[in-house]
Amino acid sequence: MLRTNNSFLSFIQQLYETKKHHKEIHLKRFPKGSRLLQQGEKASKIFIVAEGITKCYFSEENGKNYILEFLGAGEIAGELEVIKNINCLCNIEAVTEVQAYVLTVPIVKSLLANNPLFNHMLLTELAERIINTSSRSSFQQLYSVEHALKKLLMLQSEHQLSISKEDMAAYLGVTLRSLNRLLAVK
Amino acid sequence: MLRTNNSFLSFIQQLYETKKHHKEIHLKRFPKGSRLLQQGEKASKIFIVAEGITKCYFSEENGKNYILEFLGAGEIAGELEVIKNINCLCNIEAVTEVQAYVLTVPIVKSLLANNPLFNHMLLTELAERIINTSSRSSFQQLYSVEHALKKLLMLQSEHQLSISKEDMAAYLGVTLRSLNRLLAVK
DNA sequence: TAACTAAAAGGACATTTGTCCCAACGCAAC
DNA sequence: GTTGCGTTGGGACAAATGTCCTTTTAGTTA
Repeated sequence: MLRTNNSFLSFIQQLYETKKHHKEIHLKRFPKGSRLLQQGEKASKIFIVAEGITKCYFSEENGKNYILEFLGAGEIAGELEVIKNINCLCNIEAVTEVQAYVLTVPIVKSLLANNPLFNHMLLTELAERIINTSSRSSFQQLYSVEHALKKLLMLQSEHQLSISKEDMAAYLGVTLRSLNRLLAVK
Repeated sequence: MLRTNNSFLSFIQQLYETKKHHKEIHLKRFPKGSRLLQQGEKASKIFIVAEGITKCYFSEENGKNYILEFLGAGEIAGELEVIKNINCLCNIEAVTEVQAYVLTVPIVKSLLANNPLFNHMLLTELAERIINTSSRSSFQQLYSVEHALKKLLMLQSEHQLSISKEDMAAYLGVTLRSLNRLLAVK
């Protein structure tokens, strides 16, 4: 649930420190609660988290939110939008204060076109995401919310990740009321 | 829901017809109902569908199934397993009679290592899958099954895809009983 | 201290969904 | 024919979940 990616992190750190790309890559601070990407809007930048935690979530038209995953150090956001040339699929929001590398679209396109290592890392990352997303999706559809909650609580303590009840409910895809009920009986 | 991929299809057709790789690539027929990949087992081959339709689904330990998507012409299966070096994530089963190109692991690894076009196509394909999987997952978690059913029926007629009630239920992540109830009132 | 606010907890009721059945139908094999 | 089997459809009841509200709690600010 809290994903990190050391290969990406060291890759981008090295790239950043060569100072060759100071116009295309910079490090920026995002206060807690601020948005890195806004669902539906044009993705004009790509982010790689350096420190802190963001949440990646859909806002549906009925006002409900669904959290896909929490992105920590080394995780990339906005790359799907560049590859497929679409507007932001979902929101990326800082859950804690966040430091992130901000890359321009051209530099990412150039990395995609010319850098085999970057391509390989990205392929691995996307594969990992598909595995996570699809197995969680299957699990949540086929097991009771109670099972999913147990798993969530385990993951949470494993990653020492403390999130609000509202976010927990949004991760499980249920209402806050249902979550409270389950926490009460357990 | 019924995914196809023309770039992959023509790519593999050309590769197959050069006859340089007759040991690593061959075309095989799969009768309706047979398995191309079996969840949990070693993925010793990679498939690209030439004709027909397969379903890609998880079998959970509680006996229930969840259908991720239907794969038609040009769709690839088993590539995640090669990239991440894991056992089969889910089952791939022929829904109709299927013709598929069967590739060995070494040829796929070599394509991954040496063929930029293949890499690019695969990156695009994985990006597309993440978009599909995650937006469907969000939709199904946050809207009523009734909404999801409407969408499914639309997609089905759009793709002229006729599937059993059981498969429809497995796609929606509900029981057959619930599906029947919804179909009755509508 | 008092007032305000956001997060957390839960009561009451309606609705949805699952579980466990059984019945009807179509189709193939004998 | 009739037997068997898989698919489809649905009744009855229990369990889970959503909706709408209210209360409690803790933390912040005036």
